Amino acid sequence: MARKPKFQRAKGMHDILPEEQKYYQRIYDVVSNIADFYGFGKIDTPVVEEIELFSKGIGLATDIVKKQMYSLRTRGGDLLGLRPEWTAPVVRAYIENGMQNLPQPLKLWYFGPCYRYERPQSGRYRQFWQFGFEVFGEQNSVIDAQIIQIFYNILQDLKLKNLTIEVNSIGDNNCRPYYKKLLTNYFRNRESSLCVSCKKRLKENVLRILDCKEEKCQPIKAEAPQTLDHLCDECHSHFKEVLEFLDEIEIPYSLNPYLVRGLDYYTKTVFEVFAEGNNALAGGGRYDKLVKVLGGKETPACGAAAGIERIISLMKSQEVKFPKEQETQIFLAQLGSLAKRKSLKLLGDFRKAKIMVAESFGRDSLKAQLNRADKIKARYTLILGQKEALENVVIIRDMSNGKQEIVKIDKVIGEMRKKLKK
RNA sequence: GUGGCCUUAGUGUAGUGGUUAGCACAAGAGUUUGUGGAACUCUUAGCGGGAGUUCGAAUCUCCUAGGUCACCCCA
Repeated sequence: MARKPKFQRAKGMHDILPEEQKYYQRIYDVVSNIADFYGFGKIDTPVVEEIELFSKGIGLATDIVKKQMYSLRTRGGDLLGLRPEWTAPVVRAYIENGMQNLPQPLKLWYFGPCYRYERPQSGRYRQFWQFGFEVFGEQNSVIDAQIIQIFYNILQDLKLKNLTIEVNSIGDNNCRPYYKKLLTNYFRNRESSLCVSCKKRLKENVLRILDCKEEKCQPIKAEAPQTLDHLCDECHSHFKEVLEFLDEIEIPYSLNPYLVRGLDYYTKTVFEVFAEGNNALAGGGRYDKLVKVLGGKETPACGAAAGIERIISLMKSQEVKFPKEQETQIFLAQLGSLAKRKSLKLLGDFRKAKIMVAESFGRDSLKAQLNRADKIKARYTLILGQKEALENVVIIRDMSNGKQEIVKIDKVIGEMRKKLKK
């Protein structure tokens, strides 16, 4: 019957089909390995949080909060939002679970979906997966470098090529207000030459003018005071140390004085990782004020997140190879009802012996079953027909040359184990 | 939020006012009865949805929903 799909996926959402799962799994494996090595503990938080957590944490003026958040009111009247990113929820969990009282620095990592209501385009979905790392309670610059190193290592382990890392420092509460004032003055004097959106930015978030791509803004940007020239002593030496660490661990980076990032909570170090294309694969930085802003005690912190779909699309375009899961090498074919019963048992025995065996019990013709065995590229097919079932034997067919031998049914597991070792 | 392009079986496509809507791959069944990879046969399966123009719409118009790309923003 022809049936049109009544439902389709919601805009910007995608199914992750079996073919696609291996990419998520691969990334998960690499990320969790590195997390273990560096002593990060995994955390999951609910996909919904009080909406205020995000407006406070990410910043009221940001696009993410202003227009990209999925929000809902519960029957009880609570105003909740689907997480658009992980940092604020992780900070909330850090505070709420009293993790300040654990040995610091406290290191957490995560892997899961986020939601933003945006027009979908290349590398952008409304539900997208992120993994990330956050370190709490350590203000030393070595952490900033280590976070960058971790992301670089992960992407390298995934065999991605042409990675570039851009870093910058946007100062802290000591020097940023002054710098912002300086910048505002500078741009205000040249307001008439700025593009439309930059005129808006001038009022709302001056820093963002710096990463405007509009051509007419470029010459003005080029002359603008740079954040690096106006850092306070502390921020300056912190950033210098970060760069020294990066040199030491031989991470290729470039300074991007225009890198400011769209979330309000960053202080000092910010960085983004790129490969091909304009979309950042990962981004992050230090956020020394956020824990306090969200109600905890003053706690320095640093972290970053990466977009999993973007990584996957790069893995595909760079044709990255990765270890495949073990393919099933044995197929079990059966013929007749007695044989089918014995096959079911035999299959279970193979499972207990931890040997992968495929079957197609729904098919009754031997031909169709062998066809199936061929499709999955089985090395051996075990044939259990009516005659064999009565005699308690099994035919082992070598699929590469068609040679067959007969073994006792209770010897077949041992026999196959031997054969697979060859 | 703005703009461009796109939408025909599961997938990839042909078809520009009248066709039984064609092809390829995939899937399923079979080609004399218990043996795969080839070939052949058959089967399943489609004009995203709605309205309009017209004697007649996959084809023209509008709306809508998705996809895609760019801006914006971000992972």
